[in-house]
Amino acid sequence: MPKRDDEAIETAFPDETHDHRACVRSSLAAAERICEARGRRLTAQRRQVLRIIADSHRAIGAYDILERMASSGRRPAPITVYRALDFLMENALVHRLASLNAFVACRGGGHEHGAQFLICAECGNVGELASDRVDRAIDAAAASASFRVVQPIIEVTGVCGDCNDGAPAEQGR
Amino acid sequence: MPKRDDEAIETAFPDETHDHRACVRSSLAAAERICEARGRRLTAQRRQVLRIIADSHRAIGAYDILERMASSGRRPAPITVYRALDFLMENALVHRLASLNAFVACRGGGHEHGAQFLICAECGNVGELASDRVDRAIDAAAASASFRVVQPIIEVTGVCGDCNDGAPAEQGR
DNA sequence: CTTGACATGTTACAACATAACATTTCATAC
DNA sequence: GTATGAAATGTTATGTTGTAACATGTCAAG
Repeated sequence: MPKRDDEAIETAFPDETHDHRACVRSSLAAAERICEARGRRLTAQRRQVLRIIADSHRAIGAYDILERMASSGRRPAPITVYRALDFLMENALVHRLASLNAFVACRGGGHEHGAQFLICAECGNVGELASDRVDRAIDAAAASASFRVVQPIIEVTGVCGDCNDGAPAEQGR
Repeated sequence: MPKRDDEAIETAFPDETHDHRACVRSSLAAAERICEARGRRLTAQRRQVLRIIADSHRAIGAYDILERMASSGRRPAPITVYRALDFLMENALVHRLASLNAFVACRGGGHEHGAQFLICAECGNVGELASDRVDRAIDAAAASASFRVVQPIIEVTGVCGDCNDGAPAEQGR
């Protein structure tokens, strides 16, 4: 019996039809839960930043977050946004995409493990995977070069299923 | 008979003992060859930028390249460096590491294919791999999310063999 | 020796990110 | 309730990375 590659994909690309309200709620709920568990404070400001990021499945830049905060109250300094982002990243509530200098909400429930990101060049939506097979392939490749992995960054640009189907190219949810 | 994973690793981590002079020469020679073949002009300025990048196996930032140019003649404007970098990247002579905002010389001979980068957090040296197994794992993961891959970015931070052996932590060659 | 494409120069600015220090907030111990 | 200390936020300034727009120079082909 052939050994099956256990593709442990926890989440994938956001689907056209998913209930996005629930999606945002669950991001915020997970944040509450994780901060509670770790004794960290999810302040109003941090929650606001997370909400803005989770509001779409696209990656959003720090200064765009800042603009959105400005339009619903007073305009914070850039450092304020970056501090909130640092906090959210420390607690694995958001991820930074190095190839875009931008941020997405974590869709994996605050796990520490690395993830792989699929970035649609058409609609801008970002999917998050956690493929064991990819992780193992990278570990093996690194090992063969006597390299000890600390943190792999995997960001795949391409075109998502919806956009491939002649579909949206509308900016994502 | 089990199908073997053919690890097609073309190059790996730069070795402590390798002949770096030859290494630089071969980068420049490859550049000459490729530009010749493609009818592109490897001007003095572009060659200088490539030489500066190939001078070490660490990633170097655009403004550091600029400083090195300044110290051997007059100081060009940033755009000049970025133009040279754009040219070199178009021709796969250098790679940009998104996680560092910095550039390394390509050690794979101007191939178009993607690559995986191993970035040592101790010595700063960068290794370049081309693992089919990694490529295939990513293709498979993407396919399972109905995602068509255009360009994967894989940048693995960690610790190289030399540094792991209680060795250098000297800044790399 | 012209001409046109490519390369470079010049100036200014946009976008992303952090340093350093002052002040406020909030849970806890008293 | 209030003192207290750690964590969070505010304020000001600056550092780092990257590009836009337009002018000028260079070089090979005709």
